[in-house]
Amino acid sequence: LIGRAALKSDHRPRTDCAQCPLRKLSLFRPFSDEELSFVQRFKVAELKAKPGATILQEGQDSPHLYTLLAGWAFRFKALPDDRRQILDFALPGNLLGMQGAVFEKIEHSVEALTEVTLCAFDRARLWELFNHHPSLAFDVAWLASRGEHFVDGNLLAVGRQTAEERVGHLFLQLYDRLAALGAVEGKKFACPASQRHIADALGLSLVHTNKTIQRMRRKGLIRWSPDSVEIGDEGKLRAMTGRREDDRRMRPLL
Amino acid sequence: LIGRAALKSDHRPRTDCAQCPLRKLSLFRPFSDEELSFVQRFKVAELKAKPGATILQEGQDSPHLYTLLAGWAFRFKALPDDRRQILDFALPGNLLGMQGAVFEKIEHSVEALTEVTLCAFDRARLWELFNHHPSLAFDVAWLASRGEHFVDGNLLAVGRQTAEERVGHLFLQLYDRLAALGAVEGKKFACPASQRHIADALGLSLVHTNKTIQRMRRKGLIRWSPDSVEIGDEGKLRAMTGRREDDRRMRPLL
DNA sequence: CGTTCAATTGAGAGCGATCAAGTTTAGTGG
DNA sequence: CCACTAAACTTGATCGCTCTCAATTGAACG
Repeated sequence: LIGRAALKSDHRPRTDCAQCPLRKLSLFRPFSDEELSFVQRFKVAELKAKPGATILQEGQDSPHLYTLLAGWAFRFKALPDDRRQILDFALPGNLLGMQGAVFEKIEHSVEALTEVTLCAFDRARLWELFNHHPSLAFDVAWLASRGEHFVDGNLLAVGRQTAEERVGHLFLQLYDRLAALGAVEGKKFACPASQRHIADALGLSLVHTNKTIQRMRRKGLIRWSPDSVEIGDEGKLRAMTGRREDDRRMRPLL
Repeated sequence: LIGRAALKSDHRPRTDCAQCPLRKLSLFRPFSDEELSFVQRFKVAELKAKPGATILQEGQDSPHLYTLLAGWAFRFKALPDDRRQILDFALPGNLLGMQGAVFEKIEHSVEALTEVTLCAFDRARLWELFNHHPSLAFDVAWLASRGEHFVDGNLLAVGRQTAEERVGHLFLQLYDRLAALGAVEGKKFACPASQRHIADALGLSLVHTNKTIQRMRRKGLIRWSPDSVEIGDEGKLRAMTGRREDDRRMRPLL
């Protein structure tokens, strides 16, 4: 609820979906005029949230579904004590709150990691989308499946890989996803996640995460600075983690 | 491929969807005649597979999507060495292969844990489903979201809970899911998963899984026999794992 | 300049892994 | 009905990766 207050609705003339800067990337499949016009009407607000703001809260019933337009966020589940597990990071183009739209409650929270821009869609009209826009309905299913795909990979890493492998896996995953968005220069990308976030994503303690990063840095596998990550030896990292490059086929953007 | 060979297509008069014994459970939402007739046409075969058979294989491109009609299966990812992580267990009513239907490759395998009966749907006609049967399209999205929901819970357990908590979480999850299907008597249910499977699902070694189960047995939290599990102290288990009871709302069955 | 938060480093403890035998159970064939 | 076998389950002993505890440093901020 505190977090909710931090969500600011922006009632200035909203970005026209047809002019959406994200949509212009060749990564996203072109939408027909009809699709665009529906998405435009489906969109009820454009929001901004500050780092740390709660976008969706576990156990609550959100009336909205969001597309992350800009910035980073993360999905997580918390335990009664202070343990928490980050389920995955959300980057521009990702859909948030699907579980809430289809069940009535969501069982995870979503928090902004940087300042984020969100497109809010009216959950009540999701039905209309399925009824009259099958291509968009398919896109929703596509995005939901992709979400599961990420969590699958994270579960493998957390359950069966060593600390170094986990760090390598996460950094490669972010590298691949950001590269698709054109947000990598050389092999370097801005990474707003702190070591606490990384630890919570990998199921490691903060201290051990730090020591692991230091060790990998000394080995030349990666370079690290508090606000960016650089892949030092991509081949060795991929071999070590078993992570293949993401495919770069076009994808939908709601 | 070996596993694929073990999939036996059954060309005897197939179960009529309207007569599907699973669908008769009050757990599943009633389908209209029109929905039933489409599902019936969407269904291209009814298969049986023996324990250990590979239903879907990581990296392959399966032409089918399956609903598990009877038996248990599990989704997993394997590493180059012999490590593997079970992502979740599939029980009757679960949809398998959605990721393969929407991308072209699936990034996880699915193996039969018991003898299973599967309804095979033609992936190519998923498009027709989305185009002409919005209510079913919504059901597909519903099932996909529920799949992610399970993996989320498993990731929390594996990443941030102790061995005892993980075992408790898994047994409670199975208990809840099986209870919804009417497959629990008292607090006891048949569990075809071996300790190796449980270990692979929880990210633990086989030895430690065994020792943890023994300890929980001595504490009266659970009872264990090689082919069934009984919840000994549900309250204490739920408190310890933070796992609330599943909701029992009606759900779709494809 | 205190304060605070992220990163870093050292030391020691412990949970869970690995190694190594056993034991029970189920299935098979004599 | 009884060896024989293989798979699953148990249990003990030891190792080590990762955790926790404890400080220190550095950067950002009011």
